[in-house]
Amino acid sequence: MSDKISAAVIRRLPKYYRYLEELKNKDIDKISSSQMSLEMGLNASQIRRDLNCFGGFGQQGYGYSVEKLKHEIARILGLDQRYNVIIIGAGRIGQALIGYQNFMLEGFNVLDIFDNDLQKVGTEVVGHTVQSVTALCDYLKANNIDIAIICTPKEEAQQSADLLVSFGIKAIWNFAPADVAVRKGVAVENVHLSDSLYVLSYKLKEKVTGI
Amino acid sequence: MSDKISAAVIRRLPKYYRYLEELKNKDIDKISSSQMSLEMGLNASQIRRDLNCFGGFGQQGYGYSVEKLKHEIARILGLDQRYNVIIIGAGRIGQALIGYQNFMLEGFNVLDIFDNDLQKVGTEVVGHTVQSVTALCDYLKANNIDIAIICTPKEEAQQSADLLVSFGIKAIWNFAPADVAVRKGVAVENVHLSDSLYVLSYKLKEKVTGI
DNA sequence: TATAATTGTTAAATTGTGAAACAATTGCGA
DNA sequence: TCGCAATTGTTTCACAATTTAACAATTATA
Repeated sequence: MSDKISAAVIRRLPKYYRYLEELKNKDIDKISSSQMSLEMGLNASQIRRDLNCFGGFGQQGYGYSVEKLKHEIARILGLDQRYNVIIIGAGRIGQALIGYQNFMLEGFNVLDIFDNDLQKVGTEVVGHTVQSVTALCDYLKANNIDIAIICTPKEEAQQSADLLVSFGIKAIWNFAPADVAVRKGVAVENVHLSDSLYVLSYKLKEKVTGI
Repeated sequence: MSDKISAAVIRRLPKYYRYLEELKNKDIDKISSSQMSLEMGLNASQIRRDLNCFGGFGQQGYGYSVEKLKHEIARILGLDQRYNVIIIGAGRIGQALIGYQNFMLEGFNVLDIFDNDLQKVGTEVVGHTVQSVTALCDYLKANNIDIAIICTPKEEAQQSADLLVSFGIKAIWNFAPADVAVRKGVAVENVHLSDSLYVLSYKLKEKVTGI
């Protein structure tokens, strides 16, 4: 069963999860792959195969229990537990993320925010006092942090990542517009907002000039 | 030449662009596909093939001119012009984006921000007065807006998109955690930050439990 | 119990990638 | 100027990954 799961499958799991949450909110408690296919715009076979990578969650002749499937996907994604999170970089993105209540609701506790700009250190941001990155080492020894979010300028992203990894951080969510590389054994997600904007720009041009 | 370019190629263009910008900052003005291959971790053949989708930008026996290639990719992505942008939703994400100077530098002029919460309308956000969405129709008639960024809660995302499209908007950058669907002829990029966070959570679990 | 529905699973088709090869072109040093 | 080395543009092939189709197995339900 546990052959390496492809990245494409993993990337679809959050979509399934979101969709199932919607269904749950609508008090629907049973769903078939063909119905999901219609509403999500994915192929029904693909959905069944994706889900089957992790085990047989459905019931032949019946479909999938919304509640059960949502629960299973949450477990697979690791959303059945809480995470302690810190933010590096108290710029606009960092400030936006520290105040984003949804993460908190979903099990990601954003605890503290750090910056290397002494002008920002000590100031208040959405109820959190900005701390100095020089205090990071001691902080990480004293607190059990699971995830660090990098919101620095791109020039500082890699060195921030190196620092965090050297202090034992195992997961990095990177918002700086530069890929950060880390050793095997550390998880990274590079967000790259500007890449997404560029692709939108391309698509717009494509639409306007006509395919 | 203009066979349909695959999405995989398009998604790599911003990465080439970023890399070329780095080279330019280092005052490097010539680059070969094999060198790019080493530093970007892509196959050299693939790089040459990708670039060749859009025309022959290199010079045999020499390589690619950094300046020229960067310029060409910018043109392909539509970054050789300026765009007028508005933001719908003055929550944390919306506020972060309106103040994000990088976009401005890259040709995306974020002009105004709208919200349907009357408590927010009229308040000041990073030098912009929050306007009411009820004023959107007149605003869009009076101003030539290229791109709208949706930063509303997920429940309002689709109706915001519908409204924008009905007023003639041709490109939507969606930050709400729900896919928005639009008619053919309108470009959409769904960002889905939480999806990315979930994938990070999955990767972390994978690392910790050991693959 | 028969039938319709639906999954789990296998097979086929499609797409994307990696690697090699090579002619064409150019830079550059002798 | 000439010839060699470098490098692209382009093709081909093989292979890996992904998607789609097909269908047997199973279950719900009337």
